[in-house]
Amino acid sequence: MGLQQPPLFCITMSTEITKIYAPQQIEDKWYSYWLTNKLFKSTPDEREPFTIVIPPPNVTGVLHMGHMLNNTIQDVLVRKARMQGKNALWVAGTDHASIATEAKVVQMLREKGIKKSDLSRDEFLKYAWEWKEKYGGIILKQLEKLGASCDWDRTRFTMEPKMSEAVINTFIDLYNKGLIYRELRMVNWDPQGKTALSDEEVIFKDVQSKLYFIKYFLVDSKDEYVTIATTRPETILADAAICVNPNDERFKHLVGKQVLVPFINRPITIIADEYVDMEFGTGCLKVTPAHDKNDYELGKKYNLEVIDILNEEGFLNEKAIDPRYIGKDRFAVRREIAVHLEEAGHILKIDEYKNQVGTSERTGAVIEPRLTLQWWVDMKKFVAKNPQVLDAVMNDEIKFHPANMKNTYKHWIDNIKDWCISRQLWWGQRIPAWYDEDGNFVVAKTHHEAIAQYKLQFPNANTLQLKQDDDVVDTWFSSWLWPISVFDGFEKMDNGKVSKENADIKYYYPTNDLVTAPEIMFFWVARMIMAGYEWMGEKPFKNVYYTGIVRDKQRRKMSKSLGNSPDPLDLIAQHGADGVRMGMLLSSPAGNDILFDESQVEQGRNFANKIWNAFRLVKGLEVKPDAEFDAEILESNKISADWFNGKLNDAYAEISEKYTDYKLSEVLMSMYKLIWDDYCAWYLEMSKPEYGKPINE
RNA sequence: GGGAGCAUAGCUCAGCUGGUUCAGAGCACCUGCCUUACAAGCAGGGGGUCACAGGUUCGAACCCUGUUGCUCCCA
Repeated sequence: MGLQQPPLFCITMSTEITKIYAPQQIEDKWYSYWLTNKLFKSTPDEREPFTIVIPPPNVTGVLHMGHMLNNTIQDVLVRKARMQGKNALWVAGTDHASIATEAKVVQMLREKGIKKSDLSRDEFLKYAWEWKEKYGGIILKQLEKLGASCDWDRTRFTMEPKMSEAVINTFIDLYNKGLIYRELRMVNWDPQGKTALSDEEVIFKDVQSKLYFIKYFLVDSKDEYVTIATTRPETILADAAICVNPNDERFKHLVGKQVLVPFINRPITIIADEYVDMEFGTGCLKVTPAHDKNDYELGKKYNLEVIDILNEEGFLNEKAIDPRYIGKDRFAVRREIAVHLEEAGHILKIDEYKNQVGTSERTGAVIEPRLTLQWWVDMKKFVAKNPQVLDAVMNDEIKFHPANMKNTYKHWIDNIKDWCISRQLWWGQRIPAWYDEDGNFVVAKTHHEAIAQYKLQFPNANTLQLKQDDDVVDTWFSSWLWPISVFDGFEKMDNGKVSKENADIKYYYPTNDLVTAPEIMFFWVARMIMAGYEWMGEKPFKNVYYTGIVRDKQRRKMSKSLGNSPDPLDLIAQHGADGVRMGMLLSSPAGNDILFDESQVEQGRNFANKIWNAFRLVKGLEVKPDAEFDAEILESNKISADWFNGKLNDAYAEISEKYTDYKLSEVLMSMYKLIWDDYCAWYLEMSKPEYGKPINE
C-alpha cells in the first residue's frame, strides 16, 4: 500500500459537485452499475474462492433491523474478499418457512371468509404459492436497497423443485441408514397451528398462575382424602393414578388404596415411586399420562391408562366425561372447573404461583404435550456416527466468533434429543412414506417406487393402492441442507454421500463465513454442521459469526408489537444505506447486542459526507505537471505524503489484524480515524494550497 | 434448578500473558468560530476510587475469594 509521488496542483474549484452528499442518487446509480456490469457474479475459476450463503429470510417477512445488521456484516466480509482478489460469491435466497407461512396464509384466507378445512390440499397450496409469489420477492428487493452484493443469478428458494428433491432424497437416505424412524411419542403440540413442534420451537415464558390444592376422597370414605397440587385443574379429568414417594411417612399407609377423581368418580390407585418430590406441593402427585411428559413416562412404567381428553385444537372431548366441559376450550374449562371444585368443597386452598409455560415460537399458543405418531431423526446416533460435529467446533476447525458460544454448542450436543421432523401442515415437502390400509409403510420417492418396494417388503399383501403421508417435514429439515443444496450437491449421490461431481460444489464448498443470530444456533448452525459431515464428509463453513440482537436505547428488543423498530427503508431514504450500515456496525462487536440509536446513523451519514467533501476538494485540484514549483513546497509536500503513507500502513496492519478476529466495529473505527483525522484533517490540510494563491508563486 | 457471561467517562465499548501508548476511543457535553472541501464543519476544553469488600504481589482495571446488580442460553 502507498501513495506515489505527492501530487502537484493548484486549486480550481468545481461548482458541479454538491456541497452536501446526496446518497440516494449516488447509491442507486452505483448499484445499477454494479448489476449491469455483473460485478457480483461468480463462476468457478482458478482464483481462491470465498463463499457466503445467506441465512435465507422467510418469505413471510419484510426487512427488519436484524436483517440490516446481519446482511451488512455479510456484505462487508464478501466485499473485502472481492477486493482482495478472491473469487467472492454471496448466495442469496429465501426460505419457505413452513409453519410461519402457513399460519399467515390461513389468516389471510380467514379474512376472506375461507376456512382451511374447507379446502383441499391442492387448493390450499395454490393460495400458498400465490402468497409466496407476491411477498417472496419483496425482501430480496429490500436487500438490494441495502447494497447487498449477492450474485442474484443464483438466488434460490427452499421449496423450489430441485431443493425439495434434495429434501426427499436426504429423507430417504437417512431412513435407509436407520437415522430416521417413526414412533408414537409425547410431542409438543401447538393447538393453534394444529401441528407437532420440535423442542427448539417451544419458547418458555414466565407466567403468574394459580396452584390449586385439590382433595381426592378415598373410595368408601366420606372424610379421608389426599390433596394434590396442580396448575392445570382441568387435567384431573384425565388422571390415571396418584403417586407418592415410597419413603414418605405421611402417605405410606395409603399406598395401594384408591381415591375418586372429583365429579367423574373414576377410581384411581395410589402408587409409590421415587420420582415424586416430597417437598413440592403436598407430596402427592396426580398422574396424567396423556397430558404431561413425565407423567407419561411414569404411566408407561406402571402400565397406566392414557386418557387423552383434548382434541387437536385444545378443546375437551368426550373422554372428559363430564358434559359441562366437553366441547370447551382448555382455558375456559380451567376457570370453570376451579369454580365447580370450590363449590363442591374439593379445594383446600389456592396459592399464587410463578411458573413457566411452553409456547409456540410461531403462533404463540400454549403448547400441550400430546401423544402422537411422528417422524424423528435419531440425533444421538447421528452425532455418534459423525463425531466431528462436536470436535470440529471444539478444536476451532469451525471457528465461532465470539468463541464462548462453543460452550453453549457443546452443551446442546452433549444433551442432544431426537428431532421431531414431521409437521401436520401442507406447506412444505411432503414426507415420502406410503401406507397401506393397515398402517404398514415403505419409504420411497414416488408412488410407483413405493409399490415396487412394498411388494418386496410385504409379499403376501395384495394392496395396489398406497397412500402418501399427509404430513410435511420441518422447515429446518430443508434449511440444514442449504450450504450444499444451493450448489445442487444432492443431485448426484453415491452410497449415502454427495458425489461432488458438479463444479460448483467442488469449488465453493466448504463455504467461508456464516453470519447468523445466536438464537438459531441449534435450529440451524448445529444441524448444518451435522448435514455437512454426513453428506459431504466435511464442514459446511470455516467461521461462524454470531451477531447480537438489535435493541432500542432502553435495551428493549425491537419488535413490531412494541413499535420501537424503525423501518429500515425509511432510514435508508433519510440517511443513505451507507449511513445506516455504518450506524449499525459502529456499536456491534460480535456477539454483543446492538443498542440502536439513530444518532449513530447520523454519524455514519456525516462520515459519508466527509468522504464526499474530501473527494470534492481533491477533484477541484488541478494537476499541472509542467508548472515550476518552489523547492520548499515540493519538500513539504513530500514530507506530508511520507507521513500519510506511514499512517496508511499502520492502519492497514491494524485493520488486517482486527479483521482476522472479526472485530468489525473496531475495523470501522480505524478506518474512520484514518480518513477523518489523518487523511482529511492532516494530510489534505497540509498539502492543499492556499485559496487563490497559485502554488508556485 | 443447570450453564455461560457482564459490571471501566453521561452513552456504547477497547484495554492480550499483572509493569511507558494505563487509565483510552468514538459519540454526547461545554467554550469559541458561518475561516472558499465539509456548521453533516473547524479550533480548544472538562469529565472515571476501573461495581463493592477483602486477598496475592515490590507493583492489580487485569490474578484469587466473597458480596451486590444485570444479561443470555438450557430444563
